[in-house]
Amino acid sequence: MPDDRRVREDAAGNGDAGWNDVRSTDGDLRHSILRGNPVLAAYRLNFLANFFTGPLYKRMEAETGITRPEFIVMLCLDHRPGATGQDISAATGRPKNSLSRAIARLETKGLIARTVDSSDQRRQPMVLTDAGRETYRDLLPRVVERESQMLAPLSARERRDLLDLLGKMCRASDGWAETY
Amino acid sequence: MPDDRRVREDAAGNGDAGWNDVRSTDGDLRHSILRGNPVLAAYRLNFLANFFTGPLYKRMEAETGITRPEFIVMLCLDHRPGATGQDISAATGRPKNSLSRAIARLETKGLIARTVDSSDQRRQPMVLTDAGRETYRDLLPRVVERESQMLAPLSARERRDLLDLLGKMCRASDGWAETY
DNA sequence: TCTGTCTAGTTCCAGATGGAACTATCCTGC
DNA sequence: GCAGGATAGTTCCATCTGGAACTAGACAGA
Repeated sequence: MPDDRRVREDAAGNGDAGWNDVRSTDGDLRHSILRGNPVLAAYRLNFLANFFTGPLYKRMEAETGITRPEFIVMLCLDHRPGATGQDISAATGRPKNSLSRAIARLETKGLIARTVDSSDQRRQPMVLTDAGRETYRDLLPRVVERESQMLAPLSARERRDLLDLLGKMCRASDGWAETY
Repeated sequence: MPDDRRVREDAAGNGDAGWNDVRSTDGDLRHSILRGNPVLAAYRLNFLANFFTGPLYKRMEAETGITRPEFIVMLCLDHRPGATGQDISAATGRPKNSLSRAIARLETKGLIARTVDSSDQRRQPMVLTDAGRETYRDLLPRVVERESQMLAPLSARERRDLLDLLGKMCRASDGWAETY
């Protein structure tokens, strides 16, 4: 039973009650790796992000023509009208040239409006147009809906805890995100 | 103060003590969005995954020539010697053609050995070679190290809680990951 | 006010990506 | 044992990606 060689839940101080009785799905590599690998937190985090994000954006693009970087730009602009490409790049870690293309497409579609900052003509503050705001409002429910699918197994209390823990890690990200 | 329009921590039932006094970084879009957007859990999850994974694999590839999909294959094979491309694709959600290429590269590099399943000649069970195991053992510490940077702000107790919560969500992923 | 340096945004290009078509093998029912 | 359908893996190709070079504007110091 080669799988179990490396299960180190105990070594990681990880109780994780409930995993072990899923042993019936022993042939299932997915759950087996989720249960026992050397970087459990990182693996699970990436697993959730991938399985959440991948299908969501794939479907969004197929149905609405809005791509992932485009949606990210819209999210940022809804949150902070007048943000520049540079702001969004720094906030999200996406390279500025990818964003530049997404921004150009959004402008072509009439979903955002770009201006030139009169006090610094290099900067191009953007806002959502009315059409852009409407599109965003159409898109958002599907993302919210999917997030709640992902959170479904957690109680209200557990969701609060999760947000708290993730928040704590994000807040500290300045220390390790850039300087690696 | 356009930022604060959508801060709905309370609506989300999210206490998140400590965020609000970071208001000094008001100009910082990154933290501002992390604090208040309509899909807090999903956003934070993706934020961590991206900022964790991106730089890690970028550096790994630059320094060792091992790419992200290649590392994923090695992780799977270390966990379960004899896994096939199909197994890995199903477990990780990566498309099988990307994996096919990664597998071919790993074989060229002499890091894995492929056989043909005699009872089903379509299947190609793989194992890490000695060189592959050694490379994997060299690579792993850097990933573990980076994971602990990410987890640094959490106490031992909080890490256990986080693993538990993520585990719960992953375990339920069959319900929403594929069928979207 | 010129010069060197910095920054915002764009363009270029080599390489990666993933959907779809393809090949080879396996399995099921007739 | 053969036809139809499924499955593992590969190949093709249009598209995406992100590093690096580039353009244009800002700014500091001599």
